[in-house]
Parts: sequence; structure tokens; C-alpha cells
Amino acid sequence: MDPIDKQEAILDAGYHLFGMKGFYETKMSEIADEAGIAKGTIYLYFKNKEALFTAVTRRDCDRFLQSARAILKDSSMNMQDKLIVFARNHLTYYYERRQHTKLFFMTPNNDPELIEFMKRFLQEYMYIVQEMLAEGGLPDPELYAVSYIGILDRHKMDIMVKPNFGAEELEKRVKFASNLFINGCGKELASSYFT
Amino acid sequence: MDPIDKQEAILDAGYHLFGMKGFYETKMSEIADEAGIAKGTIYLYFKNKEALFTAVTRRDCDRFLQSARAILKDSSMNMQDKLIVFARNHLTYYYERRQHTKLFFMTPNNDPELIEFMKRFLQEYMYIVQEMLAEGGLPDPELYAVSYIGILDRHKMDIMVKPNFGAEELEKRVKFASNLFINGCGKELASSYFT
Amino acid sequence: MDPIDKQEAILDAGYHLFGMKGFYETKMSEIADEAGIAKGTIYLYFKNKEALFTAVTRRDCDRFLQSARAILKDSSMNMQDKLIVFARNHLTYYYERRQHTKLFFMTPNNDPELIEFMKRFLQEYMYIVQEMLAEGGLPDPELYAVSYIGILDRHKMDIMVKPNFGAEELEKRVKFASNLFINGCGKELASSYFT
Amino acid sequence: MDPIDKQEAILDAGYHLFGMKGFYETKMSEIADEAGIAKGTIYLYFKNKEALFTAVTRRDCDRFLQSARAILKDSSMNMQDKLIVFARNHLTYYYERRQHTKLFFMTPNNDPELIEFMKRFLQEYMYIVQEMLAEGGLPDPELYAVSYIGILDRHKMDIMVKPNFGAEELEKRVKFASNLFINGCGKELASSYFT
DNA sequence: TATGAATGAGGTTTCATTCAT
DNA sequence: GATGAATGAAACCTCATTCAT
Repeated sequence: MDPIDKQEAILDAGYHLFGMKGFYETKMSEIADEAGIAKGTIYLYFKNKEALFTAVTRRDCDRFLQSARAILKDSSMNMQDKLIVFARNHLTYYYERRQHTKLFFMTPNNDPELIEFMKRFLQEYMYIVQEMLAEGGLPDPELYAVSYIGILDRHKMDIMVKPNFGAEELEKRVKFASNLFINGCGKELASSYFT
Repeated sequence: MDPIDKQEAILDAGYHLFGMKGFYETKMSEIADEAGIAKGTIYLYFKNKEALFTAVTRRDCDRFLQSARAILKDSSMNMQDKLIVFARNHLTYYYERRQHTKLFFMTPNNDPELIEFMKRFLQEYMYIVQEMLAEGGLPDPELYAVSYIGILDRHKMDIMVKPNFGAEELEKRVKFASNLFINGCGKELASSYFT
Repeated sequence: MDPIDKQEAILDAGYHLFGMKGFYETKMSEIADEAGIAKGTIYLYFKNKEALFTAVTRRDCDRFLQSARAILKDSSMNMQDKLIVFARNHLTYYYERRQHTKLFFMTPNNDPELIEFMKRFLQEYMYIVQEMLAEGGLPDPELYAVSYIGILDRHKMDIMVKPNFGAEELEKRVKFASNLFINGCGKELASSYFT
Repeated sequence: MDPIDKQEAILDAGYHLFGMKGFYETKMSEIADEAGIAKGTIYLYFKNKEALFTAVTRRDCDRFLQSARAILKDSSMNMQDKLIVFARNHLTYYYERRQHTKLFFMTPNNDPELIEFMKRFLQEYMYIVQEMLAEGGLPDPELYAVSYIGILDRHKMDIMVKPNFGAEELEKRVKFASNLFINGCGKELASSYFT
């Protein structure tokens, strides 16, 4: 097997197993088995278990960032459309990974490199939204960006937790989130206030 | 020592260490040391490590829920005030626990009892917001509730990650979050759009 | 409760549990529970777990020896009858205890006092048979005694192992064992040899 | 070291230590030390302590059964000779193992696989004697077989308990046991009765 | 480069025993 | 005498990592 392919096989297996069972409950031997190689071989490609986990996470997060950047750069959309597409991308990404939730929650506890990476990733993702919003001239774009991601992330939770969360529900949430972000709930609230 | 006190001492030590280092990186012997008792004594109060973690989590979450419920029931405030007080309560809670973030992220991976509890906790917390909003007659109060919690939770992340996040910054976020939730960012966006 | 009664209650519980599950698989706390007393109380009556086991064994073995001695001393029987009654006593004793076999097999491994006691018990029991046989003027009565006990003990194994070993089967073995001991199997063998 | 050799080394060490001190008083680390390997290595060859004990027992019992079967199949001997050779084999076997008595008495209490194996072993051994006797046309060969084994087993006890039991004493017992089994003690008894 | 047998540190849990009340 | 909460030694077993082949 090509060394690149072998590395990919290990990352694939790591993604699958870490994602299903979490870092601590996944054994290196299981990853080797699933990748179809010997245990020792993993150590030719990754320094240790933490490094493998970080690599798995990095690969996944990088893809995620790229998909988000593509939206930002697309000049054919106006702000509102971008927000919708961005939301759809965000939720779809996790929707497709809903069987691998442990990758985001059950991570090694004390690996500085991973912590550093995750910090940068969150920031990077936030920058993308921030820039998108800054184009619209929003003051405090950082706080807005953080908030929008927060809304989406919480709907993501429902995807991961609710067993029969489907594609239509996802689309409903996309519309809901972007609409709330732009218009707030004040009008609905106000109208009912006075009846 | 009173048995109740001893149980509390164990929970305190567990809260501190699990919160600092996460479930897997915390040893029962460390908890015993910090609680000032013998290792075996923990097992008189908790069946095993998972049960202790669950108890620690439960105690903390229950307090959190109570504080949130108190806001809901306070009839002296209007909706907007409630949203602000709720946001302040949420962020302050995590602000005070910013040294113990691992309690929320680094949990045991496969304990069904804990998973069940966390699910119920998240739902319970969502219900509180939902009811608060339902009083205002919002349609789809669940989606609004989820979204508001999402906004707050993401700002919470900044509290946990940014080393010099202070009390004023917290208050700023409180105002920002509640305002965004009610009014959206559309007006700011619109006004700048046309300049 | 009378101290004597309490001691008996502990011995009874020990006999039951050690006999059912063996020395190592029986917990002192279980014995205390079954005896209806506190764990610590056992140590007022017995130095430690081994001593309790030894006491349980001793009590049981002493009763056994007494029943055997009674047969020896009974002058109303001839040798053959004594052998039969002795065999019946032996098998009946274990038959009644067939739920408590672990008392004889699963004993503590390295307690010198128990080892010494068991040695003496076996010898004592052997002496009784030896004397019985010596009255009949047998040469080498020790070897005969050992052999007779051996026959009975192996039939005892069947009692303990075979789930539906009943009273009639027991009586059959009694007759069989004593008859074999006196007459051997040579005649049966011989007769068939020549047919 | 060859894997087979390593497995044998573990079995040898297990045989020695289990036999000297019994199952519960033997530590896995001691077995590893004696086998000259690391603790964890044992678990590559045996699932757990019980499985190792069972394997040790099985190996020993199998050899024993083979030696007994060889006698049964030897057509050059008549019945009486076979009984003598069988007795010698039985006692010699335990004579050679007189330092390892705990293997037969101090076994794990609740391992179903071991219990099942021992049951089958006892039965198998009994069958061999039974067939041997059945060739002579004895009725009830099972009871006779059980009895003969019982006689031998009790003499075995003396081997294990008496420190200066030697080879001549063993041979004396062999002759004694086979003779008693064939002829009984009735004649000696009778003759002395009337003198 | 690839292997997988071997390692051994390390953690959870049990339970006989103690001793303050 | 009686209690039972507390102790802490001790042992099994796991699994990330190494290294001879």
C-alpha cells in the first residue's frame, strides 16, 4: 500500500472509532485492526495516540473550514443568502457526522497541542463569520459572529441527540436560525404582547 | 466528621479534580487525598468512579436549574428583563466555574446513567426558557429557547477560553445577547447597507 | 442474646456460607448479616477469618467423630454389623451435608492450625475403624481402616456430585461397600472368568 | 523463546505455584516471575487467572488419564496384574506430585468451566476402571470401579500427608490395595475369629 | 518499512480488620 | 459487650508503546 494511503487508512479508522467511542474508550489495536495494519505501524506515522487524535481532528476541521471559506468568498450572494448557506453548511456538516459525535466531545483531556489547535480552529471559524458580517458594516462583528455560531451549534446538538432528526427539520432550523439572527424575536413578542 | 459532610467533601473534591482534569485523568486516590479520607471510603458513598462523577455533575446541574427556575417564577419582571437576568445568570454561573470546564466536556464516555441525566438536564433547562418565552406568546418557543441558550453557551466558551475575560466583559455580553435575541442584527445591517 | 447463642449463631452462619461458597468466596460481612450481628462482633469471638473457619470445621468434625465412636463402643453388634452401621453413618453424614460440600474442599490454603487439625481428625477417624478391625484380629488394621474409609469417601463423592442421589441409593452403597470390604470381588470375577 | 515454550513455561510455573500454595494464595506476578516473563505476557496466553488454573489442571489430568488408558489397553496382562499396575500408576503419579497437593484441593471455587472439567475427568477415570472390570464380567462394575479408586485415593492421602512415605511403602500399599479389592478381608477376619 | 509479541506502569476496586463511640 | 464507618494493603488486569526480527 502507498504510504499516503496507509496514513489515510489510519486516519479514517481513527475518525470512525474516536468518533463513535471517544478518545479514551478507543484502543490503538482497534484502530490498527480497522485500518488493516499492525499496531506498531501506527507509530511509524503518528508519534502517539494523542497525536493521532489531533491529526484526525485537524483533518476534519480543516475540511470544515474550507467549506465555510468557500461561502465567504462567493460574491454572487448577498448577506442574507450567505447567512442561510452558511447555516446550512454548518448543520449539514454535523448532520452527516451525527454518528461520530464523540469526536467533538470526548477528546483527550490534557494534550496542549490539541487544545491549542481547537482554540485556533474556533477562532478561525469565527473570523470567517466575522468577515462575512463586517462586509455588512456591523459594529462588534465578533460578538455577532460568536452569537450566530452559538445558535447554529445548539441546533447541532439537537441533530446529535434527536434520533429522528431529518433533512426537512434541518432545513427548517436553517431558516429559523438565519431569520432570528437578522430579525430577532421582538416583533413576534410585541404583537402578542398587546393582544 | 458527619457522614453528610464526608459525602460533601468527596463531592467537592470530585468537582474540583474532575473539573480541572476531566474524568479519565483524575484518579480516585487523588480525590480521596483531597477529601482527606482513605481511598476505600469513597466506595462507601459511591458505587464506583462513574457514579461519583454522575453525582458531582448532578449536584452542580441541579443548582444551576434552580437558579434558572427562580428567574422564571419571578413575576416582578417583564420579558426583556427576564431575558437579561437569565443571560446574566447563565454566564455568571460558568464564569464562576471557569476553572472547572472539564466537568462539562471531559466526561466518561459510555455511562448510560450519565448520558440519560445530561439529556434530561438539557431538556429541563430548555423548558424553562421555553416557558418564559411562551408567556410572551411566541410561536415555536422551543426553537427560540434552543437558540437563546445557544447564543449564551457560545459566549460561555469565550469565558472559558479567554484568560482575561472579566466581569465588565461579561455584562457587555449579557446585554448584547439579549438585545440580539430580541431585535436581531437586521437594522444595523440595513442602515449600513445603504450608507 | 446469650454470648453462647451468639457464638453458635456465628458458627451456624459460617457453616452455611463456607459450606456453600468456600472459604475465599465468603465474606465476613455476609456471615455477620446471616448471623444477625455486626461485622465487628465476630472478632470478639474469633481472632480472624481463618480461626472462624477452623472453629466451624472443628465443630462439625467433632460431631462426626462422636457418632463414629458411638458405633465402635456399641458391644451389641458383631463386626459385620458394625461395618455396615459405620458405613451408613459415614454416608448419611455427608448425605445430610450434601449442600455444604465446599466445607470439605474449599478451605483456606495456608493456615497451619487448620492443617494440623485436619491431620489429627483424619487420624482420629482412622483409629476408630482401626480399633474396630483390630478387635477382629486383622493384621495391618491401619491399612484396612484406611482402605475402608477410602471406599466410603469415594461413594461420598457421588452423593455430592450426583443431583438425584437418594436414600435408597445410599443404602445400596452401604451394603455394597461393606460386602466388598469383607469378601472382595474375586469370587464374582472368578465365576465369570470360567464361564 | 518459542511461543510454545513460553506457554509451557507459564504452565510449569502455574503448576508449581498453584500446587504449592493453592489458587487463591498464588499471585499472577509470582507466576510471571517464576516463568521469567512479564505479568502482562501471561494474559496473551490465558484469558485470566481461572483460565490458567484450568489449563494447568487439564494438562496434568490429561497425562494422568493417558497413563491409565495405556494400562487398560495392554492385552498382555490378566485382570489381577492390571489391577496392580493400575494401582501402582495411580499412587506413583501422586507420589511424584506429593509437593503439589494443593492443585487437587485448593482450586477456585466458582469457575464453571473448571467444575465441568473436573466432573468429566473423574468420570473418565472411573470409566477406565469400569471397562477393565467389565472385561472380567463383574456386575455393577461402576460401583466396583468407584470403590477401587476410593481405596487408592485414600492411600494417596497418606502419601501426601506422611513426610517419610517412601517407595517401598508405596509398593506395599499397591499390593495391599489390589489384594483387598480382590479377596476382601473376610478370610483374615474369619480365621482370627475362631482362634 | 512493517510486524506483533512482550512489556510493566498504573488504576480501580475489594474486603479483612480496627477502634472510637 | 456491640457496632459499623473507616481504613489501606493488595491484586487483577489493561493497553500504550517498544523493538527485535
